[in-house]
Amino acid sequence: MSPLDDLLFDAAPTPLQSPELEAGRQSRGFLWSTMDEVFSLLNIPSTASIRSDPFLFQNVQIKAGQPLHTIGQPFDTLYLVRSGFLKTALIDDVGEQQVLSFPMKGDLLGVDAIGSKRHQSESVALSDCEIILLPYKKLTALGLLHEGLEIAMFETLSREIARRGALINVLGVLNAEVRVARFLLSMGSRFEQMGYSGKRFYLRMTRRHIGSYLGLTQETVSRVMGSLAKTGLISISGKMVILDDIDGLRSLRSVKRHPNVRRPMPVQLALVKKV
Amino acid sequence: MSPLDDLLFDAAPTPLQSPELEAGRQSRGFLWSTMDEVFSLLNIPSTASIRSDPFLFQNVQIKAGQPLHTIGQPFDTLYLVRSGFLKTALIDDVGEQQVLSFPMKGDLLGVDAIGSKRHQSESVALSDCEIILLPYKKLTALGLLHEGLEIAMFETLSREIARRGALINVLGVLNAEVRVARFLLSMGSRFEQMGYSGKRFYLRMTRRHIGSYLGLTQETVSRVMGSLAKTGLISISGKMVILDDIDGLRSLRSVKRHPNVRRPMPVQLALVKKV
DNA sequence: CGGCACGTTGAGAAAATTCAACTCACGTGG
DNA sequence: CCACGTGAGTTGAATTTTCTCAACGTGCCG
Repeated sequence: MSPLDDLLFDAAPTPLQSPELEAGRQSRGFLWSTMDEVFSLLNIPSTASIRSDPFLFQNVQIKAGQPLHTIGQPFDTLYLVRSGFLKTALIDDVGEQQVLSFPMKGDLLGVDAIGSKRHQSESVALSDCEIILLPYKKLTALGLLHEGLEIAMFETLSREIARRGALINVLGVLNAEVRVARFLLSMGSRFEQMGYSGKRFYLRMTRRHIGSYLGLTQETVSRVMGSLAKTGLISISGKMVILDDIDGLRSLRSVKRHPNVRRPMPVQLALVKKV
Repeated sequence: MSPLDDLLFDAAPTPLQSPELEAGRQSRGFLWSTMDEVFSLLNIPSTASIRSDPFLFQNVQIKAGQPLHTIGQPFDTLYLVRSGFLKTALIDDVGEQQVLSFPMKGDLLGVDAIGSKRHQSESVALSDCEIILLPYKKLTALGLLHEGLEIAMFETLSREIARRGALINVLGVLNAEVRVARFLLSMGSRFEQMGYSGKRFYLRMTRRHIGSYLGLTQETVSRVMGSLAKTGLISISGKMVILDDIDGLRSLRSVKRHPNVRRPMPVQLALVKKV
């Protein structure tokens, strides 16, 4: 991990404004996050009552390569990324890995364990990370107090469902070239959303991780990235990627398969307005 | 759709016990469901206050082939399957379909729209269905009143996330034979959980639907099912399937690919017990 | 310096798709 | 009542895509 990368991508989050918060963050030798900071990371509109809430969430710091949780581990807390990059993956009985996501700042981890009370996946840091611990019991209790939090949790889980649906679609219908192109585009827009360049960025994950995420081998990922570079759509140098022709990447399509099926008409359901 | 299928799979749900509920279900020419019935379908332990809650959720009935909602449609209600079979799917710009799930009794539909307020997928009935409408606003309001409902919603969404993760894994690492075998096994256990036979069941969906769900063509699905039948693991006659050797199906594995990677040790995070 | 993970590239093999043909069941309309 | 069209399912043959296996270069870290 070069100093450049750290400069570009692992810079500490914006310093907190008020001195008492900063003090709060470091009490007892640990870092802490206020409700307000958590709400801000989760993109929930804050309120006065939130900003004045004295409750603090504990942070942990993990080094690159360290797991945050493993498969089968009992679940009792969710994790919110404050800084850094991770991967989440399923591991099957023969040790084969299926990467499910590459979480970064603001992403919530461990959500697939709420239903079963055991983690269904593992999360591993790809760089040094700061993680906010959100005890699940505490969160549901808070959800009953703050409608905003309850709704934001529903929305976060729903978006994760939609994201996985989109990934299923990628794995189900796209060929290798389009999978890689879509992956690079999505990484670009995520970096852009975090305030970095969406055209030129540093991939934290290996080709093998990308391949696992996209249902391809590392060799195929390497070959496709090479061919995208040869056609001028991107430039690559190891993990550094430049998207030279974003529209070109977007316009890539798998070769047409079967003829379209006729879609049935949508039907207006009989709705009763008032109960 | 033969009379046999209807007998086996589309039988009306258990009649409600109390006459006033039955009366309530049919008021104003529509069918209605009590809070208690909704809780029961969602597998939430009921309470006295739930059982006495007079609130009723409207039902709709849709015929086989009819869509319940389409992609892009504004979201304001979730759907709970009371009876029948459906498919949910993404449709891309060239009309290609990606089946995401085959919901049946007790399954919640439309959850991928909560985050974006627009439906990300479409749901289409594969048989005549009874669907309970759950207005989202109403649900979040109720969630603030009943902790059980809030938690059950989180758990339902979480399980859907985990289910999609498992499907991503199937699409990412398994070959066609294992995909089909896993699919049949999962259909079997779902039928079993609903009280039907888990060994002998009728598939409502076409080979093309299965192929779309598994990221395969209908021809490949057909060939694999044929070969599973030839090796004696299953028997098929059109959409009727008998799982003759469940352990045999379970033991199928994709051919090994790359050597295992060494896993890092899980690390005990430094936790502060008391805030 | 050596070991090792990462990345790339080539050649051959395997898996799944594509295209095509054919059957079957079903419903519609003449 | 039958002809017809349509969607579903199956099967075969050729093609394409991706994987597998292998070799090799690079950079990093102990």
